[in-house]
Amino acid sequence: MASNERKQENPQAAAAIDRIIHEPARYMIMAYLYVVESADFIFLLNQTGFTRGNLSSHIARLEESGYVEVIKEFVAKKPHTMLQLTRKGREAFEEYRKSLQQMLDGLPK
Amino acid sequence: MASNERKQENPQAAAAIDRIIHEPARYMIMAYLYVVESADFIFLLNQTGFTRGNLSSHIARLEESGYVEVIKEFVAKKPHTMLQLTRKGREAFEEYRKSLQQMLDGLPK
DNA sequence: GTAAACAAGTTTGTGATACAGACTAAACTG
DNA sequence: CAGTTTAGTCTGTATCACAAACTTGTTTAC
Repeated sequence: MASNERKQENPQAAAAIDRIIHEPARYMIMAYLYVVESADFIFLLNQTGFTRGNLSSHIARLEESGYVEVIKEFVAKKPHTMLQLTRKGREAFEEYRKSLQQMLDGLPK
Repeated sequence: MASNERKQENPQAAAAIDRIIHEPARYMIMAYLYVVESADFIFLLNQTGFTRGNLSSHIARLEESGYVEVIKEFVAKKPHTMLQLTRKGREAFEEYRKSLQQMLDGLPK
């Protein structure tokens, strides 16, 4: 254990966190998609209580990150947006939860 | 359980989170203070690897929130800043950890 | 058939925030 | 006393979360 092995103590776990998922709004979205497997814009809107604009931009961010796939189609002549986690998104979500758990386990009591 | 008890499902746990502590940098600071009981600026600087400016502003935020007490004194003629969690800060930290744990427990598997 | 109302999102504007780099003030060094 | 070090603070900037305004198309009212 060389002397330059400094600062690898516990609270450091917090530094390794996926900031995309760390935002509670996005965590909520991903958590729904994680269990539901696929959901539409309106469903998420109702469940989360976000404004449309806010929801829209979080979805855009998740899409850019490659965490969700956005499928747009027309249903009964209206636009309809379906969301689902990508494989990458699912893995990132699991990884994030693992990190958090480690962070929590890091402290005694 | 009235029918208007809607949307109290699990991912909602993410909405109730203390944003002050949710920032990983501040979580790290509070985690150190939680175990160490009291630490100085330089110690935190070394442990966290933050820049002075960044550390300074997070400390300011924690102080405003009433989560840490900042004690400035002169040691060997040099300014010396000691930090310690307030009771409120300690409770908020425990509360935050509890919320996170609930959030994690919220999902199956 | 045109106008008002509605539906489903997207774009834009704003205020807050995280971070780093420049700055400051005091003390020590040669 | 000029320069350097120490210990922080202040300032500038890029990013972000959020809401309000806007867009595109459909349905309803007259």
